[in-house]
Amino acid sequence: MIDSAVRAPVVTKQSETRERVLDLIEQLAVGDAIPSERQLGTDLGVSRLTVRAALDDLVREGLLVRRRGSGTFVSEPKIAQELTMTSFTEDMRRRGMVPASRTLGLRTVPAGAHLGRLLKVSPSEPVVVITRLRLADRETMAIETLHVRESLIPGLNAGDLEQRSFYELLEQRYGIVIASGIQTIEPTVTNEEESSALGVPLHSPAFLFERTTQTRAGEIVEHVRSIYRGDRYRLVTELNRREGRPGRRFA
Amino acid sequence: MIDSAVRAPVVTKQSETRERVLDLIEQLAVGDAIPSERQLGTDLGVSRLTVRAALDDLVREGLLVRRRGSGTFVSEPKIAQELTMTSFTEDMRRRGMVPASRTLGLRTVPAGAHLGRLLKVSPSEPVVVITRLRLADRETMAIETLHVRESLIPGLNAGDLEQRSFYELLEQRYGIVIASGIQTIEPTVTNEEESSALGVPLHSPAFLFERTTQTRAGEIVEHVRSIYRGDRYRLVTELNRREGRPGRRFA
DNA sequence: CGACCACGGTGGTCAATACCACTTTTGAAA
DNA sequence: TTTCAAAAGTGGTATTGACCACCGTGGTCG
Repeated sequence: MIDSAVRAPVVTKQSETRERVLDLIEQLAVGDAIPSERQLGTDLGVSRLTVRAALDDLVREGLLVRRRGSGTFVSEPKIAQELTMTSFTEDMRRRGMVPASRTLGLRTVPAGAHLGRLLKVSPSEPVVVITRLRLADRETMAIETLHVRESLIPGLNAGDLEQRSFYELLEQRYGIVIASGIQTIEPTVTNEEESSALGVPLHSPAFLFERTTQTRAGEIVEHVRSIYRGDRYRLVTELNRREGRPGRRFA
Repeated sequence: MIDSAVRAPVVTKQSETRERVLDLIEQLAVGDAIPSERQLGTDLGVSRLTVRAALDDLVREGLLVRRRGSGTFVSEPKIAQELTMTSFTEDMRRRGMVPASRTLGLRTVPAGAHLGRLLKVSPSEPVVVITRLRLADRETMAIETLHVRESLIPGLNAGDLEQRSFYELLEQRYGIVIASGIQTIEPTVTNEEESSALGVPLHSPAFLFERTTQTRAGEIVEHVRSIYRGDRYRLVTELNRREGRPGRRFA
């Protein structure tokens, strides 16, 4: 069989269209209209449905708003950033702050029962525990405790973490790509250790984030426990009433 | 011109399809496959595109997962409920609990500087302040303090709030439809009043939700301040790494 | 001059069709 | 019986064509 150039379309027309529209948006001001769907289709040489699919994405992400009968417009920068951030670094940047990190400790211990269950490894499995102080604009923001199976990151040392993002490190040095995760958020108060590290009074209100992430294949990569200062960190979400469906049936 | 039944399609084929599939899902167990897109199209008498659009919705909401080349399957009940809930009642139901409400107080006071700013009214404007205890499965869950301009809800009394949802009341009696809102979440600890009302120890960790909602026209409707018990209420979010676009450009 | 209405353009929905990449199944060959 | 390659079925993408509801506007009529 001839290897006839039937390569996988790494870039689909849809994603291509998306990129083009993104470029377009960057040149426009908030409130400006983008070309009509039909026009875009003609300009970019794709069908209207493809354009719509691409725009659907951007609308869902809040970059555009559609007004039926009127047009599609560049929207107000979304106030509520998606809660599904990827990393501390990115999160802080989005909040307009300069992120930094200081590694407080790095040691290897057996997973133990609790952590073993979270990471889905045997309790005796060696696990690297990394404690980092997270800074934003040179002020303490959070304490983060990472737990990673040692066999995933052989040879990692504290210096590696100072500059690069941990996720970048995982990807570039170890070829581990985080695909998804689940995170729980609870209110808590700081204990003595956390208070002194963060420089806040004992029993200050704080967020407790617990995150477990995994690769696309479903392998658990890390478990992270973070304490965020309640006086500096705040979650903002936008609420949008779903129209229609005034209440789903439950059995 | 003849009034040829050109009525507005209040239910689109897509939403119709969505409902049918929801019915279908209810009869299946987690992990079961639903009929193929082509099959569904034939069965329901709609095109595959319509089926896909309906399934897109359900996949996005986490009820279904697609496996290319294999089929579409009923997914694990979504662990991460959307953070953008609309009301306490709905939120609790989604968590599988029975919501209830007890009105603790209802009085009218001048808005004052702070509240006036939040509601965008004059500081002397009369504002109704409603305090409610929110229950889930007959246990205290939260304290909620509503602030609404009195002129919006003339004649409202405490009894009105016991059965119906406040939002339903707004819609049905006053014709006010909430369209969007913005909410901030902070960690805090309960004060004496909150502790005794909720039945938790003084200075227990809690979530502080502050929500301001508005109509589609942008008119501020209400400002709500809620204290949620940290030991009973927890936020869970799902993190999904966006593939591609390894970082959007910022100007 | 003002009010009204028809028209063109826009997004919203839908159909029918086609091809691709991937997974599962199947059946023939070893 | 085992192995493995082809076939069948699935979701993923894309095109073309069509009609609808809605919005803004410009022209017309009073």
